[in-house]
Amino acid sequence: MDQHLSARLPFSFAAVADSHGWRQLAPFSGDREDLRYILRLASGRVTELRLTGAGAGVRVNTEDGLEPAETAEVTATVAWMLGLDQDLSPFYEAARHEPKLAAAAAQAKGRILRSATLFEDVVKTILTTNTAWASTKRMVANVVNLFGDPLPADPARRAFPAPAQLAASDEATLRNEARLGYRAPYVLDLAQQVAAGALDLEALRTADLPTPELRRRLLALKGVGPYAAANLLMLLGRYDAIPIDSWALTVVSKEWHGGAPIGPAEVQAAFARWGQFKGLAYWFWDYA
DNA sequence: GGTAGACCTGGACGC
DNA sequence: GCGTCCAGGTCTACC
Repeated sequence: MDQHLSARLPFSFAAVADSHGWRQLAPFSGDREDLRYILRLASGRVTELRLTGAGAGVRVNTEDGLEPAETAEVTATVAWMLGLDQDLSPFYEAARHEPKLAAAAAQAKGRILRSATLFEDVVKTILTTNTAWASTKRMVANVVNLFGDPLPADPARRAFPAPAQLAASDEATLRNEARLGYRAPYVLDLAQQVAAGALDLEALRTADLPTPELRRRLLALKGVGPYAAANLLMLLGRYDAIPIDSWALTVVSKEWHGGAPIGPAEVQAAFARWGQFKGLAYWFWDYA
């Protein structure tokens, strides 16, 4: 199957693919020009999406023979992952007048690559906390390889596990085989709540909730603190949050405080004038 | 409400 | 090769 999906302009496929490190995490593969993702459809079929930029949108290639409902699911999933319908024109208009953001605006940077589900993004975000990026990549790969369904055409490659697949595991396996360490009970608890229907994470993707309430719900998840909640709000398109980690403190200090020790308040203050887009301003700022 | 210490892994470093 | 130290956010207990 081959189809073209249009995006709200301005749009750059490479800019979305490169927006952060997500494309380095399984089941993503490929590069900024030719992005691959192994998707488990609601039908249970596992298929590989091949995504490439195509003018004002994206070309989506999958195996032939998908049912109409499966094709519709692929279309909706890709639109979500790439944020095709997001309107960032107010941000671009403001950024055009800020030298440190002009390049981002000119290159249509602003959309942030998402996984197929919020569940997957919450798990991945938990696995970014309190660890080095190399460890995050290893933990995510372990989770996919241990619990995900294989791609029939290449069984060594797998989809991200569904909540029920992770929920059927146990803390010892997640801790000792997936090497999640103390994060194991957080991921297991999340998967069990979603699998049991006690937590409808995916509903938060379209929930018409004020950002503070959405943040409160994310913070209620075990393993999700201020940094993780802000990162997830960004992924949900709520750009009035700044995910403040040690890197943020470092770059903001170098940019405005001469490298002196600072705290989260200084990071917030540095981008306060960007209001509903301060997360994007922080993310795409051209740091010295 | 604020703070200290524990949590866990893997890489860097010294011996 | 082995042991130690450290970085990286969140949770819990305590004040």
